[in-house]
Amino acid sequence: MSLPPIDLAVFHTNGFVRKQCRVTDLWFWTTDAERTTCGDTSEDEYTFIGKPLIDGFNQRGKALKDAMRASFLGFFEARGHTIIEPYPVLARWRDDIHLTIASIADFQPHVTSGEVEPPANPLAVSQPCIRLTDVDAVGRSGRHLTTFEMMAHHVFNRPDEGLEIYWMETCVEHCHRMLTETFGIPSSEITYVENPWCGGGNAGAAVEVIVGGLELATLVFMDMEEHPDGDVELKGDRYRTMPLQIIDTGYGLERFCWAAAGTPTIYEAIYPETVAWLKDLSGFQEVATKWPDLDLDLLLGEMSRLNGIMNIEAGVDGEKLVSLFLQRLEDRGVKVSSEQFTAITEPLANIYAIPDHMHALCNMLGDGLVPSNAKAGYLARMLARRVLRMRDDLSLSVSISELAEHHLDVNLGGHLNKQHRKGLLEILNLEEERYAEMLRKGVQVIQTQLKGLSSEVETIPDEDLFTLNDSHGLAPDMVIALARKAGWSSVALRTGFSAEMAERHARMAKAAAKDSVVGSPKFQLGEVGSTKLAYYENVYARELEANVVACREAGDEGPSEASWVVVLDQTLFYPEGGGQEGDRGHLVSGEATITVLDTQKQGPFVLHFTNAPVEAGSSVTCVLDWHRRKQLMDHHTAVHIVGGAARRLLGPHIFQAGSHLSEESGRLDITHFHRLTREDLDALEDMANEVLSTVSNTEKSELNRKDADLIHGFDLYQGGAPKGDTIRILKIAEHDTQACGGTHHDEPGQIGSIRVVRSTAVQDGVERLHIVAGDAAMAYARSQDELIRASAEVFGVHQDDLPKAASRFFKEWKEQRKTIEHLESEIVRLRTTGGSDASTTVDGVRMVVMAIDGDLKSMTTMLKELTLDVNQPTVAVLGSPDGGGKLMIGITEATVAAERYNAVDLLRSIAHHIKGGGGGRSTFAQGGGSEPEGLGAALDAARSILGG
RNA sequence: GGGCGCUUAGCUCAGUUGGAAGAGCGUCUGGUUUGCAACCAGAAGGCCGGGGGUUCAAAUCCCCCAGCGUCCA
Repeated sequence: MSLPPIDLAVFHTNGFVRKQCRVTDLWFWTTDAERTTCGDTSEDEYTFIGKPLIDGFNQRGKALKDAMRASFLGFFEARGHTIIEPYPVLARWRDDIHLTIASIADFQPHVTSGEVEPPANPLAVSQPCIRLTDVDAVGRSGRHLTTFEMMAHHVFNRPDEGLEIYWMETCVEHCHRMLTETFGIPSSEITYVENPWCGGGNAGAAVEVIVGGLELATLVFMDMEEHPDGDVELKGDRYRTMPLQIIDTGYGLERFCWAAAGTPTIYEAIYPETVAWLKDLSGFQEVATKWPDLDLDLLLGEMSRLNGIMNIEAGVDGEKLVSLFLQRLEDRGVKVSSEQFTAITEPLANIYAIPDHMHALCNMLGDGLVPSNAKAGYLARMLARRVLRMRDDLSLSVSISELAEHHLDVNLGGHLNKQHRKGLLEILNLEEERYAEMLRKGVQVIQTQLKGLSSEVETIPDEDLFTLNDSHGLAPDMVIALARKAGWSSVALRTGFSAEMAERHARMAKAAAKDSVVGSPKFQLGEVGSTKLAYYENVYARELEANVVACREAGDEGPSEASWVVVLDQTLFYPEGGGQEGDRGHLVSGEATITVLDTQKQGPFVLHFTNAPVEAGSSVTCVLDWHRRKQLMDHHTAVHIVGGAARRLLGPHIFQAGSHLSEESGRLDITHFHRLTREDLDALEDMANEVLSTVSNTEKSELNRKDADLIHGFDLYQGGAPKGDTIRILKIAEHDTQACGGTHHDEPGQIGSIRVVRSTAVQDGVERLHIVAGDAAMAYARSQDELIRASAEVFGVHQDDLPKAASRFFKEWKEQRKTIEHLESEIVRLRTTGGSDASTTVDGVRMVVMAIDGDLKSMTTMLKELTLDVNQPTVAVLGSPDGGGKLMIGITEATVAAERYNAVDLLRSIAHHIKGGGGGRSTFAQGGGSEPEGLGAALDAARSILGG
């Protein structure tokens, strides 16, 4: 079955009637008896352009957004909603998405699954979001944005527990009253469209709120989850009702602003100063006055109305769209040529897109993101490069950091969440340098790639364009521009190529998604309760009595030496997790001692992988491998301390990108935009060791997730998004606070000392710190000393003289190698010029057949000497027992010798004597074999063929 | 996370079907010039990223690893 009609009292009391749209077939509610479309179709133009539908907002830009947001939040606060602070645009609490794409993303997956309490209920928020899926349409469609604020009111109902705050009726009533009373929108301009929503495994009824042809909001009533036995079917999947019933709304702040401003595009409503500034900088007015006959205002006005009904999405073919636009404009009495249209809309699209992209970029970097060539960092780089390209297309003489400064001051009120202004500008300057570098290399790459192509060609082969784009970052239109400059003056981009490339990328992405389906086998342990994690109570306990709950064969799980798995009612063994390796040790039962080879966590159990079984129900003593545990704790706590130092010394963008703690060393990956120098590492090391001596205690606590977020923010989740409602927190004074389930020292001083050994690059934007602490630091220092001692001994010098000695020896070694080469060539010269007994002359051609001792290199040098002189035509055959036997034949080029003899044929006819083959040019052939004993026979054969 | 490309002299990069490691710039020496970001002659400077394989022979072909770059999730 499908969903029932959404038939609410609020519709009837306000004079709405239910109709079916003749274009989309969707059911909708309207007060307009004449209306036959739902409002959001290809026949519904924007009605608010030049005639604002929302009264009382005369501001523009940031002030307009601020006022609009305050009105929205105020409305819901007055109706019992708690206003919460927006979340970061980087979704650090989630591992499935990089960016916050909707307000509901704040509460996924923990709150929406029912595992974690919402921060307030009901609540209202204005959540900055970033969506990059439509990035190509930004600036062109008049309405698309990569970054926007989703204003929302959320309700989390649990009807099975008697918690029902409100549902459809109240929700729609709130919405309607706000639109009509707070914003003064006439009822006749509003349509409510019934359009069920599904996504991410959930679904529910939904109402789209259309005002003046623009979708201003969506109200989703999410009360179903995907299930094969569900009795509701939506878009091919089956759903059933779930216990948690959520109201998920989304009101587009920028669209409200647009409807209040009535500007030709949304960009003029929210970024007016920037649009004006860029128009000025780019000399846009000059373009406009180029054709005095053209009524620019009329054109732009008609265009923005058309934008409302033309479906401009990513991937739409550019040329087709232009011709369609021209046709529609002509229908409306606006005569414009394709050339004029492009000359006006292209720069305008860039002028509109730049502030949008800068807004997304500032928000992302402001949250501490570091640009990179992978993951979330790549998204920032992509935006930065788009801005730089648009800037170049517009011939603007501003740097991206100047654009950022303008944006920060004008559109963000100077506010960044985490990153400092200086850090933001430095990052962007680096990105601009990288971009310039890419372009510089691009010129070279294009020349190499197109070398075989005639300068007359009109198109570049598709494959070359794909390669240049995918491997070298050169977009097709850039390639064309650069190729024209480089001499291929008549090349142009083939019609439809860009669309084809997008299609090809989509296919590749689809294929990749198909391959990444994985499943891992899991233990079946049945219902045996859970393991109490006694190591949290006292991290220094080394022994503990416990009862054996279960004991099974290990099968394929765990280390290969482990044959059994033991589950205890409580344990001291820390299971592998959070980058920290599992504990090891022994289980003692009476006389018997078995070895714990590894420990892992599975659900509520700790699995002890052992070399022998123990009887279920018996009691055992856990005996920890204490040295290992101490070392793991040293490294783990040290990693937190070094991470905190990095954040304080290098900046707020430092975030943990991964870590690994073993007995021997610790490894910490941090996000940073520069390679680290030894001086940086020394500073980290100094600060880390200072913490050891100045901070007496670490604070460990457990917090409810909701409170943890509230008190500490999202920097807590350095180690990734934790699961569950309860979060363990480790706080090292004011130095570092993180959610971490590892084992840590109570007193930092117990670590002894910390060394940051070196740093390596993991990927662009991620730096790996190698750390040793405690006894491992001592062991490391000793091994370093030993390296130096042993090396000094080899040279026979004092340790202090080691660098000097090494460089001297290396220099001498190179010099001597050179000398040997010279001497060798001297020997060759002597042997070949002395009128050797190995040479005879046949009809004016000198025949040299010689056996020598030497490698390939000296043979070739010798051959070169022999056959260089055109006044002495020579056929030279050299043989050496080197390797499996080598033969080499040279013939003086451009002489009678070369006319009469072929080196390759000659070689082939004698090479079989050493069981080999060979080849080369007709005047120079070389070969080898596997039987050096046959060398004499081969040379004899050569003599007889040559008649020498 | 996936695809693709790159790694050769101090720097920027060529290197064709596997067969003698190259160019330009820079450096050094000598010459020339009132002078040089000029010209002429010459020289030095290379584990062709690392490891394995195929082959008589690998900078070149195949596999693995690393780093860099790039496009897409």
